Amino acid sequence: MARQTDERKLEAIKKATVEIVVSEGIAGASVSKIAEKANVSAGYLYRFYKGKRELLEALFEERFQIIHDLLLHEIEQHNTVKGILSVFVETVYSIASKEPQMISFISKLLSDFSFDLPKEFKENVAKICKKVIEIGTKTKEINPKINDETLYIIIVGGILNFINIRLRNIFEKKSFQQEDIELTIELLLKTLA
Amino acid sequence: MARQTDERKLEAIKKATVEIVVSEGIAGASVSKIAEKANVSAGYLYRFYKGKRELLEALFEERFQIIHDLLLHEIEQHNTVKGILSVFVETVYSIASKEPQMISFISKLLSDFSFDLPKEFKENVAKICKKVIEIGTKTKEINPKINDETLYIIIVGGILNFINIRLRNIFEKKSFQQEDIELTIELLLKTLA
Amino acid sequence: MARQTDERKLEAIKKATVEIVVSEGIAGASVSKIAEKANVSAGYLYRFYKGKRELLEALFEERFQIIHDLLLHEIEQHNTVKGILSVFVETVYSIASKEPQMISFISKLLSDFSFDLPKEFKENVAKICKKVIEIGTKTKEINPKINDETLYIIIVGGILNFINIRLRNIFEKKSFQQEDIELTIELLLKTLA
Amino acid sequence: MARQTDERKLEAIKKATVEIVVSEGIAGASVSKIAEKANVSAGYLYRFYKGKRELLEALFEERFQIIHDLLLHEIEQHNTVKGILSVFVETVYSIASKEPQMISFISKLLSDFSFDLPKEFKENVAKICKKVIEIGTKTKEINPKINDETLYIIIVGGILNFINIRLRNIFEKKSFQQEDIELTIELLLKTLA
DNA sequence: GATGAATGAGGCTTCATTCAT
DNA sequence: AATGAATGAAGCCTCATTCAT
Repeated sequence: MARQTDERKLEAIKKATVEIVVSEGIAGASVSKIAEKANVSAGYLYRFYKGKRELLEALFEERFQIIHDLLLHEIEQHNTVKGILSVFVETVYSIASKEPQMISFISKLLSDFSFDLPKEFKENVAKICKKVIEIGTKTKEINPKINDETLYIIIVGGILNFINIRLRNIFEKKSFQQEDIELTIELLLKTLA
Repeated sequence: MARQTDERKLEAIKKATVEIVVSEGIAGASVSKIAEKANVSAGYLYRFYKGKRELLEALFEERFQIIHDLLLHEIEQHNTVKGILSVFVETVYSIASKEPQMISFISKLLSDFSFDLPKEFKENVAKICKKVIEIGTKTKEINPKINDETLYIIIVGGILNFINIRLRNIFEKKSFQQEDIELTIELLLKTLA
Repeated sequence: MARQTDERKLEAIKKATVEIVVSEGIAGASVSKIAEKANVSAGYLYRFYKGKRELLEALFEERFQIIHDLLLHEIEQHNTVKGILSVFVETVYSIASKEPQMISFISKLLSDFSFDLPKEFKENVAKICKKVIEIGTKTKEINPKINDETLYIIIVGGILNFINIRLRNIFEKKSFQQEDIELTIELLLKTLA
Repeated sequence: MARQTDERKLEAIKKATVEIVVSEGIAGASVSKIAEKANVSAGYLYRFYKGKRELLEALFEERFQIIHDLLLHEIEQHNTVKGILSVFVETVYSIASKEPQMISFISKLLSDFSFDLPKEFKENVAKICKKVIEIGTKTKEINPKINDETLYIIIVGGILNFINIRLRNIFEKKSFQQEDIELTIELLLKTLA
């Protein structure tokens, strides 16, 4: 009958949103800029989201969830913290290499207090942390002083922070190297020990 | 006399700006809200800054500089990394306790790519890092694999990140404790070792 | 067959339009709401009308015409103003009871100056009035001071006004009673006398 | 210090709003049209009203209140319904002559159900009606069959309706004459009797 | 024929900035 | 000097209308 919703259009909107937020900041990410970059009309976006805020929130949760799903997946595959972290860090770096904007996007929204995380999201995070602590306690890879909050800060926050500051170009630009990954894993493990 | 009044009003503007940015986000920080909180007129603000963007940029640099000055000061007073970090972390936590907004303000603006850091600022940062590495190499407190960029990430990024995530309320609220400080110092030293 | 389906759908569109205009106001009556309520697609509506405005105008004239046709019909059946008015008022009230929206719809659009009535419609109105005056003059039921305009105001305007104000809920809600009808007829006759 | 709010600007906005609503209908009264006609900037209007809806509602109540205040004033000055109505009708006609838009504006908004009258406004109306009925009962000018609602419909509704339909240009244009006033008073009194 | 995806003009509203006072 | 009235550009959003399917 009528034209089918082009799934690629929604993807284009999401991609454009991430790019604009990263390059222009949350305040600078206007609906019209996003629509223009996504090659759709300004009003089209409202088919999928009630408003700009909902777009950002939904996208933030969706993207952040990817990180958490990675962690959760590794937790089930490995029984050492080292094993979990190795694959996790590698994967996050690999995402950051392919889509450096994604990490930056997450960091920006995470810094912006006006986006309050939904409760179930917070509970999800707490669950992941507890599991890693459990494993780390068994294998003695994690210092008993480290609680779930600290663990979360060290792992997720640390990686986001690392990539984000790198992207901030305080130092000269260079792409992520294998040595970055190895160093990050080593440092994380050492910090947790 | 007139000068003193000006200074007092300028301080009020700065304070209000930090508070509004923290509570309402960068996008929510309007000139009129800031002016109202600072008890000055909206137009008065333009005596000191060309516009809202300049206000935020200048304030960000000024506040961030405080953190860097602290580090620089400690570097000159101590000749071990542990000594430097101990006083540094303590001081940052003490600032965060008295003015939790300040750290949050810095984090928010640091995340927002739309503010490009001035060159001299970047050079300043690099200088600090080189000095700490120098000391750490002498005292063998710092692993030779850690370069100046990594050091910066671990120290400044780590602390901001810690405080910021805490403020994000992913976990339950609680004020900063002496044990937080000690743990942070311990973890930082271990990470660098 | 196809024709019948078309007719049924057109009726559904008209019914939905009246209902939405009454419940949401002219400004709130969007094509998509109307189409949804009528169980047709938004685009389908354009098979019958050039646009939203034409739909409203055509529907208004059609519905208002019903009122006028009633009057015209009564004029031909009776030779006293009392006879005409009695059946007329009764019928309008009966319409208003079964479809309170219709009267309200007419009132709303009649109030809205942006719909200019077509010339032939105005002439039609004038013709009806002249006929009633003619009869009333013969039977001495109508005061000679009352011209055709005044008559129109008293009869049509009065009834619409009565029903409309009632629906406006300035006073407590109650459905139309037989006593309302009788009182209205009595008052109208007395006013004209 | 700063420029004083020009009270005339607010008046210009109100005047423009009435004019635009009358000439373009409620749906056609856009903020930009109003601002342009009032010779102020589009955003200026929001100094006085939270939004377009508030502007219309406030203006409607304010203008309608004038009508009610007139009635209330006459009630206190006279002790016959004829006395009250004579001055009342004269004044409303005089308003309608000077500002024909005002009556039309009130009628339009009164027809638009989406503007719900505030409770105190309704109570005010009820009070006025009760008083007139009281007087009319004493002087036997008002038929006992007429309750407060009917009275309201006849007096206020009747006058608004008369003027409004006249403005609708169903018949040829002509300004209001003294004979219109006298006829209206006569008809109203007869209707109530 | 009938749909509803997609558009984009135009509406509402905010707010950084200017400038008369 | 200091204000805050006033502007208008730009943002968000709605929705009448078109047209590929």
